[in-house]
Amino acid sequence: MPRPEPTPPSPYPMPFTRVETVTLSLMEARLRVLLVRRAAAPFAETWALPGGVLRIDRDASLEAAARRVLRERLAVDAGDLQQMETVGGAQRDPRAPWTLSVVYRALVPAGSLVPVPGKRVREVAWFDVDHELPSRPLAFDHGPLIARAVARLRADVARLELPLGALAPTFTLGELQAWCEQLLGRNLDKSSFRRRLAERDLVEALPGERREGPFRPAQVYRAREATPHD
Amino acid sequence: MPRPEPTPPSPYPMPFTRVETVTLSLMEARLRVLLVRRAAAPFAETWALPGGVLRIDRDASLEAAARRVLRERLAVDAGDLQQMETVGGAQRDPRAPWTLSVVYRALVPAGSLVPVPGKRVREVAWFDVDHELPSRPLAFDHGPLIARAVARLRADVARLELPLGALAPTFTLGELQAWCEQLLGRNLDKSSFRRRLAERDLVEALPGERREGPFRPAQVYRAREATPHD
DNA sequence: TCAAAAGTGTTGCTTGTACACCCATGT
DNA sequence: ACATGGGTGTACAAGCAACACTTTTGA
Repeated sequence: MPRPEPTPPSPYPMPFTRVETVTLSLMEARLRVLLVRRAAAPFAETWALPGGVLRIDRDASLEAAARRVLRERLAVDAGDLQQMETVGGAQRDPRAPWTLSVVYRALVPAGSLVPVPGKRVREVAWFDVDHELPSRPLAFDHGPLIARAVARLRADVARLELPLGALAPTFTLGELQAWCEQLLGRNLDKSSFRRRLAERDLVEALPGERREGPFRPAQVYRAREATPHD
Repeated sequence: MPRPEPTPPSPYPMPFTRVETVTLSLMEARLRVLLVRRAAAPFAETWALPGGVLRIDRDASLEAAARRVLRERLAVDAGDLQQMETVGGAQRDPRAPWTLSVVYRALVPAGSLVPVPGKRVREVAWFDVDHELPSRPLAFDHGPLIARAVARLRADVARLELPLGALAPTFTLGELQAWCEQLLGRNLDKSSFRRRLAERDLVEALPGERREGPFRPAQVYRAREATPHD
């Protein structure tokens, strides 16, 4: 009796369902977002977020769909992937009568990704979130989506809820602090920063040291996994 | 050339797309969630969140869809409505090969809603989130969805990001404090509470006063709209 | 005059910041 | 030795909680 495709549970048409990724990285001391220039209408030649159609035959979950989009279109494994919001409406995309987009924020380490144009993409580039984006028109409603993802990232870092997956697997505390300072756009106090890290058990020291120049080598740390509370 | 129904923009099947609402209210000093008892399979006779199918012909946006669901199924206007998260997967609902649910949190003032069973619903009732829910099996993956919505509400109130739409339009500070105390499950200090409210310009005094018993009447307040910053 | 709740001031703790100071290392 | 960044201790300020206190009302 059951058919290979189950009976649709409702007679109503379903929305065109997509996943968009706000891919951020800290490059050359600037927070940048990865955008693709569209090859075809609508919004041909306009910069847009990389995204893709949800494939219910291939994606086990929404997060898996976001990972697939990043892998297929950008050949990158997102270190930190977080769902931001979901938007939907009739006017969002002229290709469909109603379009729903689940928006994910992806953070990748600097240099982990060489942007290469793929299908339906003319060009791929990183844009300075603070200095290049505001003056640039973006496709669809992608401008506000980026703004909200950036604001949330900065709020997270200010609270020291650090998306540590976006860093190299090991790092020194100086590197971590510089990373936070560049994101927030202001300097942090070294002593306070380290005490707050210690209180929260966010990082743990590793045996090794690292030498960067003609001065004292730094302790190497890594992100601490789930807090064991032992 | 264009047909009434635009051409589907992709050949891929789209997910069964729904909106679920975690409707919370403070009743008899307890935080309660509104659940419906399902009349039909799957999960017949089991309690579930009220939800409905996204209707792209009638819903202008996802939030509008959530408002429609609340209006149609519960005859209530949500004072405060906030998107929580979106979940999706193949195993979530046996009726469809892949189901996506956008979850909203709705807060309604106590007594603003007389629960009446509707179509496909055998019964409607409020459940104490802390004492009744944990021992009760829920349909689908609705248990964790409620838990996350409740946790976020409590975190919001602890930070004094108050969903003031969930209260009566005017209130005294004593009522507001009692409301927060019942949500958080602990007592707050009156002086600190009022100073924090004042610093944030969350409320403003109205001309009237209110008498509740044989003692000093209280100043009446209302929620302050967008901060004018004048 | 008393009870009950409104409303306010004062003290002290907790948390984060600012700043100063040693430590280790290669040139 | 010294410049440079790693690492640590101490003093100060802001924000919040605990507590005490005064005020206003009807009974």
